[in-house]
Amino acid sequence: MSDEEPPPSRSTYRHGGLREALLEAGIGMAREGGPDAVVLREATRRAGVSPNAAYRHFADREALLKAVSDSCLGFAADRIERELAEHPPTGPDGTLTEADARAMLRAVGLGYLAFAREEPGLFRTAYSVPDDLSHAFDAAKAGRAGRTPFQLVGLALDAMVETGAMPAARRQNAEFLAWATVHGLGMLIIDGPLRGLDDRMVDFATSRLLDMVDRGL
Amino acid sequence: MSDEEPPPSRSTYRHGGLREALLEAGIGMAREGGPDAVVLREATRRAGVSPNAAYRHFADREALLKAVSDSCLGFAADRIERELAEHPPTGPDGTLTEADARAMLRAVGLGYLAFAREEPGLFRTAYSVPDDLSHAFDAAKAGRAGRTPFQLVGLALDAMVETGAMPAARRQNAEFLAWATVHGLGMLIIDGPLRGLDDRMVDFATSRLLDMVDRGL
DNA sequence: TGTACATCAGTGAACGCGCGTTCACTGATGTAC
DNA sequence: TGTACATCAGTGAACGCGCGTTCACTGATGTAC
Repeated sequence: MSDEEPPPSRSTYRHGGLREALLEAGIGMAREGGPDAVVLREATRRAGVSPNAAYRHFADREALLKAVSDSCLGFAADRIERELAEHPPTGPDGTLTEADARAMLRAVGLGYLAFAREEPGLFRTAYSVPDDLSHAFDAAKAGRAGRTPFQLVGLALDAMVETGAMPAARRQNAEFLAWATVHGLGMLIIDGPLRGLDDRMVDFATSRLLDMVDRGL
Repeated sequence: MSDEEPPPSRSTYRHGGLREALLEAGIGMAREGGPDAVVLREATRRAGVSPNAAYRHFADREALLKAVSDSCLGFAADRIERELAEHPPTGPDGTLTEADARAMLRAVGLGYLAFAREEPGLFRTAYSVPDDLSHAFDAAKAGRAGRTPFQLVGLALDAMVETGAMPAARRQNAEFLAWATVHGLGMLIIDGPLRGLDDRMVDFATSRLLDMVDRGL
């Protein structure tokens, strides 16, 4: 409720960064309550602006939600990158070993699931707006490093093939399999029947799930 | 829109089966538009009854949605049972072979994903009400054969262990892994970035995913 | 078998709510001359 | 450098909407005597 501050008392008539402020507010609401909590009027309230001002920057509520949703994918990418950064290549001259590739794929899964657990509202919002693969590489969905979650899975899988950790014949569309697996666990944990599980159990299930992917991919 | 019939013109003052009629109406709305489409007033309209009559049978809108959601899990169970029925035991005296066990597990996954594809609205509704494992066996969530989806995965996994298709050491909580995997693909296909995929591609991804589970579990 | 009565599933009208969105407007800003 | 003016980001007020829910009620049904 600390967001319920009095209107930020702009000194200027023009807000200056209203689009960003509304997006920021939308992200805050998504964080607190998922996609349904993203309310256009509330966003303008938080930005200290009249309700209709939003329409200068977003066509309608759906457009705001879409922008928030894309941002959420970017945050997921950031979380994955953080996990990846802990596993730099260990081969000679900074090349990748087979173990590195496996560690990368595992890091992608761990990062994705960490994001789901740490930011369930944002995670749910990321997938609340129907979308398709043709936008899987949109810059709006990328993290600070400029890569989308989908790209990151792909990179890890490429490394698996390059280092011989995975037969090349299985590479095609393997993103779907790896992605579906961790996505499913994420959903079951934050919203579904696996909600009640304590952290230890979730860690255990995560580890076992990533073992399964490693073995089965 | 064929549901928009004129009020069914009850002959009796008492409806007789209003609870069932409201549930049925709720399921219809869920089928058409997922959980958000389950609207209490609309349910009473479809049942040909005044809006507040619903409160004789459900505490509030949430209670209706919960009942609908449970029914959806029952439908999922039915779809899985249908798939399972096509793979009866082939061993001597109706015993299970290792191949049977693998076929069972595969059938569970296929049935689950078939349900997601055939009834996306019901599938989404099944997981729209936060729940936890302690209710995974509730009779309300069971199909006509009296078994819930969670129980069916468990049975298949038990068969895997009994026939030696899977090491017993990996049995514990293996439901989570198998479930998460197909659940994730289901979500990505109906709502997520895999929406655009044509049927052939989805079949292919499904098959590859089940291979992965079979190999990796 | 007939009657009195309690039960409780349904009615009809109304409510407050917050939402998304539209309207006609205002006035600060940056640009052209 | 000064002035006129177009632009367009913001204002203020209002709308219709359908929702969930509550109120005091009615009247068919089943049961006790």
